[in-house]
Amino acid sequence: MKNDPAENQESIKAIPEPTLRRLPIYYQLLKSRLNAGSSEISCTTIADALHLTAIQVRKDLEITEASGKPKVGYNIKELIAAIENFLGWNSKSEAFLVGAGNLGSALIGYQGFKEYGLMIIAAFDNNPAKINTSVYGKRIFDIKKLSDMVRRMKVSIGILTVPAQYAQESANLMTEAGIRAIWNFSPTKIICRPDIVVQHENLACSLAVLSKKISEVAARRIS
Amino acid sequence: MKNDPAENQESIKAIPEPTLRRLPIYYQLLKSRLNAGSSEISCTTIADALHLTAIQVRKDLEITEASGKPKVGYNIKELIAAIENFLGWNSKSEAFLVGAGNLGSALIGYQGFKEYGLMIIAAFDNNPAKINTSVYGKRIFDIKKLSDMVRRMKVSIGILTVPAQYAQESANLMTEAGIRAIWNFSPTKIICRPDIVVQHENLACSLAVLSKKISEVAARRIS
DNA sequence: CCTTAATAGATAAACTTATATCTATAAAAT
DNA sequence: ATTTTATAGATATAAGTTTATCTATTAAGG
Repeated sequence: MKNDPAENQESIKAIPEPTLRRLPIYYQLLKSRLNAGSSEISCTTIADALHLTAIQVRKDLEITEASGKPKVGYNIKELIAAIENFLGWNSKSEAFLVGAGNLGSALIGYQGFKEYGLMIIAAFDNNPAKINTSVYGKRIFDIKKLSDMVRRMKVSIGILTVPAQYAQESANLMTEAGIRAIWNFSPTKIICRPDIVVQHENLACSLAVLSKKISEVAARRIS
Repeated sequence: MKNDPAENQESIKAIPEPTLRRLPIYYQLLKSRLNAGSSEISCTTIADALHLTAIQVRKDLEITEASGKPKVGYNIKELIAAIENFLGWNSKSEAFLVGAGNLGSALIGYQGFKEYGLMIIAAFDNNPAKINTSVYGKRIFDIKKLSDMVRRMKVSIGILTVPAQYAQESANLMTEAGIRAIWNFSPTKIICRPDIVVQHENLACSLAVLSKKISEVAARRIS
């Protein structure tokens, strides 16, 4: 059951997350090389630029089903298209954002997302001072309207940027309304039904890793 | 050399990153339970709240050297202090931020960091329209002044929130000035000397993971 | 036509992380 | 005071994932 290559129950061969996380890095490099006038690139070149090994790069790119030519490498445009296709970045996705605070507003204004096919089309908040105002051209609605609008506009992605104490209830509101995936930037874990995709983006967690790295390096300097 | 427990070269027994990333989650939960009036908490309770196993929670908390009592659990205040101490969050760290765009401004205004001992004391930009203005009470300086100020104020942490094409040169500027750790929010990888701590916080990478999860779930629904 | 260099595919090794088991301890209940 | 029970603490096992190695193949260049 383990080594059986014909596990046709899903045929989706779990993609390693580290690979997934490297793809956007390749993507960014490819775009920059394309702008610089290149048309082909080899694994070796990519690996050198990113301080990785050529083998790893090749294995990562393998899963996008992109095909390169021996002695030449990959066609950059094709490779970009393969990554976009693999990640689903070639089709547009619409998202609602809940919690129009500092971080929420920044995400609304962040131009980078549309490059990846993600469009934040509206925001929601419970603060009367913010309701019916606009941030970077996006209207902020009363959180009470979320449910209706999710249903009407069939939005399936929710971005959560509320304080910790409101995170779980906001997530519940979203999923009950029909949101299928939550990108959670609040500093707490949220628990959702198993069919809901939840991606945690907790700055405190990253800061913990950074803090520890710093103190380790500091300790090494002393010794 | 591998199984030798007496590898006294560093004695720092590498902390698993997943453990490190869970600590802030525990931390947040503990603070909320403390506010709710509790004074003790057991691994089982923590595990139930966060949908983890008690064994894993206990093992995670072990590395902070916190100590609990059988039949009762951990003293919440002590556990909070142990986590803070372990992560170095009980001492203040000062940071400079480079790139006062949307995301940069949001991070400047984000109140959460000071809870973890991180203080953004100034920001830098190359845009004349922004230089010498203030964001959430923090002055924005000319990027040309970065080097001097890092040296004078002995700031060792830099937060990088510039567009991809400026990321590497900004990082170079930082490290040459004496910055020891970079928290990189730009959508590209930066390459630094081995003694520099770099923590990548690439939203595109996270979005890739989210996108793939969504398409996998979508595929599962069809079948 | 032959050599070179790069990709493709398959297999093997290493590492990390998670889980389970066992013992000791301390508080609560009888 | 003794028994019970739940939890921490420590060690060992297992699982899973990632990375590396090896061989074959293909296209370009001399």
